[in-house]
Amino acid sequence: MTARRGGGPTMHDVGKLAQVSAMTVSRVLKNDPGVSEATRERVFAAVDRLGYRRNQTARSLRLGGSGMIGLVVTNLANPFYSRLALGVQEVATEYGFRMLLSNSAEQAEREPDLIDDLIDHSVEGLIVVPTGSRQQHLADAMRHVPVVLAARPPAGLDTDCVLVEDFHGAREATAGLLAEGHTRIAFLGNPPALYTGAERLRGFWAAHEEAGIEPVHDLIRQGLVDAGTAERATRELLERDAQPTALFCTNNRISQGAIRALYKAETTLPVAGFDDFDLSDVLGIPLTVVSYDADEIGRQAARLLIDRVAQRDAEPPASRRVTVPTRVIRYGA
Amino acid sequence: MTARRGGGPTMHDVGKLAQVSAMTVSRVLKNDPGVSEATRERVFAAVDRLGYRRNQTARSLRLGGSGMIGLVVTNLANPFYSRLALGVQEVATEYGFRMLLSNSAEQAEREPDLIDDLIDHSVEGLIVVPTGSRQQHLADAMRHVPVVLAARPPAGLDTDCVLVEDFHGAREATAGLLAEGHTRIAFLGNPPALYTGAERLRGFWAAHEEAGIEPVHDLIRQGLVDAGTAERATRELLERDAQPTALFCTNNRISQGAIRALYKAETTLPVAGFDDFDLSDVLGIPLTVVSYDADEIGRQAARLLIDRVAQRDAEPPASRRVTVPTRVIRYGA
DNA sequence: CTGTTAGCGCCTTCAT
DNA sequence: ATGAAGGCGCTAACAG
Repeated sequence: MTARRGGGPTMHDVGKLAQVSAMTVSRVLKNDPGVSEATRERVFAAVDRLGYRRNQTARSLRLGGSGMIGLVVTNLANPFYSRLALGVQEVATEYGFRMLLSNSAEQAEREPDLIDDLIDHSVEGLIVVPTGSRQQHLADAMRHVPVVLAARPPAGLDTDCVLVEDFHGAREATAGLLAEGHTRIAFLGNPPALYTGAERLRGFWAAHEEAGIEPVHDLIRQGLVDAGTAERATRELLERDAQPTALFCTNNRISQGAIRALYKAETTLPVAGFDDFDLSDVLGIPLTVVSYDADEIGRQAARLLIDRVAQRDAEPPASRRVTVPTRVIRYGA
Repeated sequence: MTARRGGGPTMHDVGKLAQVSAMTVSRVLKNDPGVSEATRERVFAAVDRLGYRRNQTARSLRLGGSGMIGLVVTNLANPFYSRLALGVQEVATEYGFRMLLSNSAEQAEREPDLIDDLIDHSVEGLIVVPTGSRQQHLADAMRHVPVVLAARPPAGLDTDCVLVEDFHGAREATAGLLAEGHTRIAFLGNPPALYTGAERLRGFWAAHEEAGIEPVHDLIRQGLVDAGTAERATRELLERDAQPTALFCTNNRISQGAIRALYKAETTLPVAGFDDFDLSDVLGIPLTVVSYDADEIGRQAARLLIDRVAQRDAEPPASRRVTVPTRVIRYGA
């Protein structure tokens, strides 16, 4: 009962049963070569018989590392983040780390607390998708453990990050709409203070310049934060005299809001948007998505982080920036 | 640099600066009443100045509990599980616990290892969505820590679980189709060995009986595991001479596969399915979903678990079963 | 090849 | 109101 609470067997117990010292048990469990085959077997037998398991908490204390890395995301319910988490966990497991997950629930002000909390639990490194534009708390965190950023670059911080080809993807998708002859494309964007928001707008803009077409300023909406705000913004655009002939959305939730507005208005307009999503292929509307492998962002971030954790005692490497490629996919009519 | 690695300040350091013993620092940080206001302030000042943070690993070792609970799910990429995780985390945070997340990536055989791993890391309790039908490893786990099951009931285990109204939801949705006059409804189900698969079939069946209509055996498909298998099964049904006139799907991925098959076949058939999903409201097909609050499953499971953790030293409570209600929603034509 | 010593950082117990 | 001693379970460093 309540085994791990003072109950469970210790190395000492195992040693007693196997007639060796706790130290030898430790060596056996660590695969230390300097142990005779005979004792080795006796120890394993004792371990089995007692159902002994090494206490990782004690190990962490002794060794100074917990074998855990922390991941901080804003919203696990968004498939982008859950896939990212899967990627992180895949690589973490591969290298013998566990993942401690924290969700800031879109509240930027909670992020510093969550990070402190993870550090208190002796995570050996952190992967963070920064919520706001201030990153002072990340600088603080870096005094304790390595930090790698995902999806957004460091601002005044010297560390690694993994980014998506935001600019390139937005430019390519926009160029597709322009090539079809659209000259009045609405831009439905997340807050411009976010790196992704700014970059994707830049790509939208660049595609226009390259096509020699002036973007229509009146059709640019920024600061959309979820499907609801995107739906309202879209509806508002559709009610104007000078309507757009196509829409560009900067993320999956915005695309979904826009599509919902079109559906309710019983209108069809070509839509292009960042992030692929479930059923994008069966909507039956002209839809272009900028797709990329969110798992891969997590995997790469975990690799960069674990590398830094492993090099902990060496000179920290120069900060690296990895980019995950995007691919434009066209669905529908 | 690398603070928490032998670097960071300890209680001793704080004590030295505040001119008290480490013990007094411990008392202050614990809000122990027996400390004078003067020293209290000096200690806090020292804490601030050094940026001291209590080492949770050492605490865990000393206190015998890690303040963490483990959650084991099969597939974080499925919104059902990510929402469940959010619910767990919400309640865990509320009670001062952290959540350690493990993903078995649909590989039932990995589940025991993941669970052992979590127990080795001194989680104080576990929430598990059991993958397979064997639960022996859960019985083993229960010898160490309390375990609460989510979405599936215990099989030969004496513990709490949180379930969805599987039977009721399936019956109600099926009854809706029958009321519309359908007599040839296909059943597209996940493996019958899973509790949800069996219950939802039972509901499907019960609705038929109540309507005095014989289910068409030829139209029952079970063992579908993802959108791909569901799509193939649906296509196969559509190619038969005796086609169904409506479809019932037992989960979100199966619904999506079925919808994809219908789309590609350029056919429309009324679809009813368990689990709501993004954009279900804009597909423009007659769609009924059995919706429920997946977050709530996580919240309830976390409450049951934390209750057991808190009562650890008392007689364990009789096993409880909580049910989360379903709601049938109709979309589309 | 194996054992002893010491201590990671904290907190419970007992003393002052 | 505060401190000293001891130990949670484990392992690095040093014997032998």
